[in-house]
Amino acid sequence: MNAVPASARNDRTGVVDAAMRVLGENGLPGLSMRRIADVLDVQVSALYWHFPNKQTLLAAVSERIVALNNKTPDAAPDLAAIATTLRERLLAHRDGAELVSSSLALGLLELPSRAQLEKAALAAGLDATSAGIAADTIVHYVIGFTFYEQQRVHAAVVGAVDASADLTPVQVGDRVDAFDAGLKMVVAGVRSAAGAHRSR
Amino acid sequence: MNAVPASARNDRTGVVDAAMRVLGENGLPGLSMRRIADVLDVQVSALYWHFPNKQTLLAAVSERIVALNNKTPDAAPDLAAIATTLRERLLAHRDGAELVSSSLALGLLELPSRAQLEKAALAAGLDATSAGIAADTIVHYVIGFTFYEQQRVHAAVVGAVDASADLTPVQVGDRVDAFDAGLKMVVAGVRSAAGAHRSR
DNA sequence: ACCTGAACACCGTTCAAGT
DNA sequence: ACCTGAACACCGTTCAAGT
Repeated sequence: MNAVPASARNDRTGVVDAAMRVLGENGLPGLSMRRIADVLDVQVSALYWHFPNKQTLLAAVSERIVALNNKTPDAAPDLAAIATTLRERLLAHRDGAELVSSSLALGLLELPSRAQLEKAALAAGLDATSAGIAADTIVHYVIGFTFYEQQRVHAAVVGAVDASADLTPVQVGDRVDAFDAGLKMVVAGVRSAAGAHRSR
Repeated sequence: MNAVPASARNDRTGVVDAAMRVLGENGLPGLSMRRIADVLDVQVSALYWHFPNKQTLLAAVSERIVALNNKTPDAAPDLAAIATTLRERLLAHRDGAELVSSSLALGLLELPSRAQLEKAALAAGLDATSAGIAADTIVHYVIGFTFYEQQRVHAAVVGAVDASADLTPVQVGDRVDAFDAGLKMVVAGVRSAAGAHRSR
């Protein structure tokens, strides 16, 4: 939690850097404007020069979490692969799913994966309307599953302290299996919508 | 916001009543322990005799939201009908989906609809493991879609004040259509899992 | 362009003490 | 059994003023 030299002044990127660090160390409940300011060795009010409010700052953090580091410029990306990649991005950051879920719901975040999913659905033979719905459906599944999972893991850790619950409540492999099995169902359902009428 | 007579003392039911009222009037962001105490004409600390903390109180509120008022004791409840009923319960209360989503993730809430879905999935021919996964998948879809929808509606109302955005951004009918279309995909996918191997 | 300092109006939670 | 009163350690946001 030691601060960075106050020599140079900050920009939006630096503020988001600090926020990501606070998120990693304290989780979403501990991600306060004051703690971000502390990391930057700056007054809280200084943050409001860079962002109009906390939600906007969190949206910038979310954007970084879901950003596509396009090493492979999508070589035949099927629906399941896109969904799995999104899930991995969310799992890579503490409380990532909750953060992204709220930014998304507030309309402050565009999900690159959603556009990919829509494109893949079109390629699979869905009409335009259905492709959009299919993309949203898969996104809801991935975020919902991962949010639930990330919270449960945290709850299990906390709960294991005061109640001596079973120490290995869920094995990682089991969770991956459950995610894949559910995803398989959703993707099968999306595929079954191919070749429908193109009614408005 | 006028208070109730302090003559009789309160019980958990009364506290949840007050919380539901605050939720309806102020939404989840305005649902504070202090406001609940105000409605009951009581000090904040009094609430902690009834509930150990805020999350537990919110779980009790969530429980009431998703409670099944079993008028029809489930006459042939198919997957889509159960999902639609859950969605309607969530929509019936301000920020209902967000509230239930968080109580669920924290492991403080058992969803009656989930048990119904699991049973219906078994009846549809899924094995035990797949039926559980199918139930979770549908729950994630319903909560994810409804959460997003409830937040967007609120954001649209707020946004329409300062920005003169299109006043009817989404018609209710369109949203119902989108929910049903996505649900149809998910249910079709679940059905396609019937008759799978019964591996461990 | 970027930050300080101070204030405002809130939070959840604890705890001794009352009846 | 149920509540008061007071405190503790926090919050997000605003705003005049500095450099």
